[in-house]
Amino acid sequence: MREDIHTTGVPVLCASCEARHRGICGALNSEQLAALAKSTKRHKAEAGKELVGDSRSVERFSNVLSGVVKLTKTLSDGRQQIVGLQFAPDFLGRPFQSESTLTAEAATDVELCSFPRQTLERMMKEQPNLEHRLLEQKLRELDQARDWMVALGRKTAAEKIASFLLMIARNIDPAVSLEGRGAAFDLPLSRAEIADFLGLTVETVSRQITRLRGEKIIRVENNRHVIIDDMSRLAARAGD
Amino acid sequence: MREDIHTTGVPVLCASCEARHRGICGALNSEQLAALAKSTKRHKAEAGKELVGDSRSVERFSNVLSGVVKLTKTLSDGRQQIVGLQFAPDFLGRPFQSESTLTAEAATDVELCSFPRQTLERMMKEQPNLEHRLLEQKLRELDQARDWMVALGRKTAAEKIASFLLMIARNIDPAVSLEGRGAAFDLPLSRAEIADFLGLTVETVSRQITRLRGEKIIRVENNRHVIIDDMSRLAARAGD
DNA sequence: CGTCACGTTGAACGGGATCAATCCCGGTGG
DNA sequence: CCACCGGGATTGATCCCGTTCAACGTGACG
Repeated sequence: MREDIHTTGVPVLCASCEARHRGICGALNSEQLAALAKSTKRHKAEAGKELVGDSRSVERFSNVLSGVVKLTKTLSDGRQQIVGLQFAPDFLGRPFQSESTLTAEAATDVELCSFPRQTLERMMKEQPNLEHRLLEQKLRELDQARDWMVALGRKTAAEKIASFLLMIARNIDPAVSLEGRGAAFDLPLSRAEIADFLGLTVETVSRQITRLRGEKIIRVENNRHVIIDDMSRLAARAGD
Repeated sequence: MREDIHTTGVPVLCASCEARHRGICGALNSEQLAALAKSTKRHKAEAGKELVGDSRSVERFSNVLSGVVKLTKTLSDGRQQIVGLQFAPDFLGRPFQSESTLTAEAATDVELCSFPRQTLERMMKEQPNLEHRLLEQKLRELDQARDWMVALGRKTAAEKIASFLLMIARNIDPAVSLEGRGAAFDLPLSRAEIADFLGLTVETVSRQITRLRGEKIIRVENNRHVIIDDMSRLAARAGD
């Protein structure tokens, strides 16, 4: 399978990179990959590191290679809202706009592959396929954003938590969506971050998780590791 | 100004169409416009008409020429959330996906210019510029969606209403955003729809509007017509 | 050991929801 | 002309979910 992607001439950097088949780099042939790789830099950032600052100019875009990046918006008085989560091999950046309107921060330790904004925008003109991939990625982000708007506006705290756990489970282990079987994973977010994502307070998040634990729907180990014991009952609580 | 758009050979249908300079059709030359115009249909729909049904297949995309379209999502028990509003000359449709995951409905009387999904998707391959326009439109929608996530998750009822009024004012009369001067406009949504947009109840929406009226920040005539008397005080209440 | 960050638990409060009555206004028919 | 109707909007009274404030638990690290 995937014989359409020939690895001859592909930069070593890209050879085993997930962004090359599921991410935007899949739009490029080996020549173009090589050209892009010239100005490309792979690097790690540890949890908590700010990657893109609000209203600061953005000179580089990246692919997320591993870990989770959170996108947040902050009101003047400090209230915060997470408006998106990005998993590998998502593209991180807002093309055609030099100022960022949000903050991107490493939620877990992450690996990134970054390249200059200008390089990407130039390549998009030469290779429409690249712009196509980008469009598809942004359409997915839009779909997700709208799903969360429903959660934020209309779901109860209990439903928000259930939806959140399901969403994480599906992103960590795509098999979950197909089979109704259980799942286990590490939460990429702290309680405070979950609260910022769901428009709740830490206390409410904690109480709702305790509740699900009490009803034997999930188990929690070390605060971060979650095991879903009763997937269908959890899904029933998601509300939609 | 705008001598870059020559009108010779442009289909009559498109000659005075706003979508041709601010909308996606601006990406097309007169030949391509003519080709598209062949399978294009202009029509009106009155307020309340369902344009695109949830989980129904979508065979046509459109440009909004006038009026306002609301995009809604509904939970199984009937709770509803408006996840987007579209004004002229916005593009209406979700490319690369035949099933819609939301409902599009005329909020006011609207005029649309629609064309078959397949035609557009074919043209995008020939004319990358078209895909570029679409990307920009969808990026704008994404930015808006994220702004509203902050409102839904973190703003109080009073702040939500203030932000909503400002947002509508800016969309109806773009001059508002530049100058701080007052504005007057007709609300494109009923109280119930505003509630669905802001994640509130009708009663709360009504009370907050009454409050703003009491504080002489706005005036309201015939329930639908709003005059902003004190723009800066209104902006101060938006919260961000 | 103390400290500090993070999470949990408890008690009281309050903003917005809920339930219910009333108003307002355009339309329709006598 | 007025009487009646129906849908949307407003207003009031009460309730409840999630917040707020506060105390306490737990583990990592000096």
